[in-house]
Amino acid sequence: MFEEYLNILGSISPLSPISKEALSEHISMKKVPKGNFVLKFGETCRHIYFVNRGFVRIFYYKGDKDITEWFADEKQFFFSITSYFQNGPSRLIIEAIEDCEIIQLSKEGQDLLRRTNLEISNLILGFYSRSLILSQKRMESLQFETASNRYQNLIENQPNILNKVPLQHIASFLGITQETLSRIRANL
Amino acid sequence: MFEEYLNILGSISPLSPISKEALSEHISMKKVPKGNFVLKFGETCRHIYFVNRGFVRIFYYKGDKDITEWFADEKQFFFSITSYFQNGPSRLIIEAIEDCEIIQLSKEGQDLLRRTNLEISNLILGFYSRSLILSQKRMESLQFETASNRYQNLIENQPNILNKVPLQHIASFLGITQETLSRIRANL
DNA sequence: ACTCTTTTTTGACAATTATCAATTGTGTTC
DNA sequence: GAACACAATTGATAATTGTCAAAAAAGAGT
Repeated sequence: MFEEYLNILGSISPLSPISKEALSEHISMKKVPKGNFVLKFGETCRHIYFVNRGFVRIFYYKGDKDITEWFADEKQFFFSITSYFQNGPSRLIIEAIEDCEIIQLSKEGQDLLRRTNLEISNLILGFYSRSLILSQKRMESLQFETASNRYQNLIENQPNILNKVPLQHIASFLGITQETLSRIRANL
Repeated sequence: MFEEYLNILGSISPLSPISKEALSEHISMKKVPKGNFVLKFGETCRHIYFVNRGFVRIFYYKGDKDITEWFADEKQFFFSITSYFQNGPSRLIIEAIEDCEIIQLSKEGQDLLRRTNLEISNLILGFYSRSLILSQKRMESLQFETASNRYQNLIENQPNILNKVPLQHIASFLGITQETLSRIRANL
């Protein structure tokens, strides 16, 4: 059922069939239609999510403005870091931009397994390492680069994103207003 | 020798005497006099560091400007995330602001131990979780809050920092110029 | 206390980006 | 294809912050 997914986990850190079996108990799939939420405002994030099919946007409200924090494309992992680790309500909202199939690995399951299973402990370790690097890179990009450079990097790395989300979401992801983005695009 | 340090590690995730013993093999201490570097530009970060005594500043050069990324006070951990995980040269520089005693846990040692020792795997897991939360909080603070708020939070949380580092380092840490910080301080 | 160096503040100006309002463009539905 | 809603652009202006230069303040060393 989750073979491909388990293989991707195994590519992060090696997993025996037994470990995969154990993990399976704590994996589930949910379909989220376009426009609906994978995680609502105020819910606690109790899973690490994976986009098996579709595309999601992670955002928060700052006053009445909606600020995009991240996009997750097919075959990518995502979660609300603060809510997940602190077991508190999430101010991040995760929205399905397209019809999605989300595979989720429960935190409860992880915590149970990692205490007794070395492979799984190392898997989660690998997963957190990757998240740390991503988090760091995003911060560096926000501090180092100009909005214009960030925009160009984005469309280089994810050219299809322009067809998936309106420019205002891209603007807030880049940390600028949509008007500024519009002017950047006009002067490229 | 490293009892206090090992106890702090144990408070992140429980460690048996055997695990502590195993870790000891890979722990060392170095004294770094004020003004010297814990990690130089271009060196690879092969340890997780801990300030046993003293105070360090982590910064990078952006053109000819020196931008502070983080301060680590006594009993805090720190490392150069990107260099550490990617085994590449660090563009972050770690400077001893005061005479320092740094306790360092080698990455090599960790990688060796975590493959066979569940407690140590879980220790590193706990350590990375904490780093992820810190990294996330820093990003949120840079995006959510005004420079003025960030300044006020900083002096609330670390009032002694004003006596330790010049305002220009605090300014770059807050993401503003020293002139702007000066004006913020004038209008408080 | 004086000199020298570094840090901090202040002022004038420039550059960047945000804000507000209006217009144009795009796509969807009946 | 007309009407509507939503998205994107453009223009004018305001606000914020950066830059450069100079002055004032603070520290270190003799």
